[in-house]
Amino acid sequence: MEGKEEKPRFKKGFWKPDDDLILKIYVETHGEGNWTVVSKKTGLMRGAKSCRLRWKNYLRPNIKRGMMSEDEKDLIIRLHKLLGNRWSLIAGRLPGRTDNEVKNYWNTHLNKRASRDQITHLDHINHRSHQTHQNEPQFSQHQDLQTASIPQVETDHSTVVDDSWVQDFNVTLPHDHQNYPSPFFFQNYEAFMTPILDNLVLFDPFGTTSDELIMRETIFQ
DNA sequence: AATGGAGGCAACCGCACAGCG
DNA sequence: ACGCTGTGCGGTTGCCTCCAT
Repeated sequence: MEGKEEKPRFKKGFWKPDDDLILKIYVETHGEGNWTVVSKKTGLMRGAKSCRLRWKNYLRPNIKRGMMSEDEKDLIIRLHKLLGNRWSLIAGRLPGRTDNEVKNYWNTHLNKRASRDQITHLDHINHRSHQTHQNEPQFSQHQDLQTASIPQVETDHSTVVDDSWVQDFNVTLPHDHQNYPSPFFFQNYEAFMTPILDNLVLFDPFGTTSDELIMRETIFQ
């Protein structure tokens, strides 16, 4: 094509130590952001996204690498129960860990472990719910929040939500909460749940009971 | 020693969204 | 209102290593 500027061909694949050094020095000198400029000025022949990712996941200061501690593993499992595949949120609660690292770790290590536990626990839940909630839609902790089928707002408010996921997080619901309309009867489910989840994420892993208050106030007011 | 499969992980891809002109 | 650019995010790919045969 005449007069059309040819797009630069970027390198792909693994980063070499030299490339890392160049990027590191550049970002430390000029600061983060504007990755298109970084890509051009460094002469690395890497795309802006590639530079950003490399910095964010590998070169940034305070990146913690290596084995996950038992505490971290436990936290990831608990947060994943709450948040689903929201890796950036989960990683945000793990100092020094990146979303990519958490995601990889989940997919390779914890996913299997969690699904193994899930099978055992689901048997228990299925048994119980069969006895008590026949023909009712279920929202268990074992469904990802993202993929769980959320009941739409309809005139029928008689649906009872399986609150077992809440019980697992030491959150006490009001004794008569079964009489309340389901907390999940919201069109904008995400917007409604996010602040609640955030509070749970903040407090629950550290064993406080603040979440109890928050849940009550937020949902049942 | 050769090889093939599985697991782990870094990096890429595609999409969504926000900010700006 | 619209298009462009930059950034963030989750899903996926593909390379490398290890281990069993």
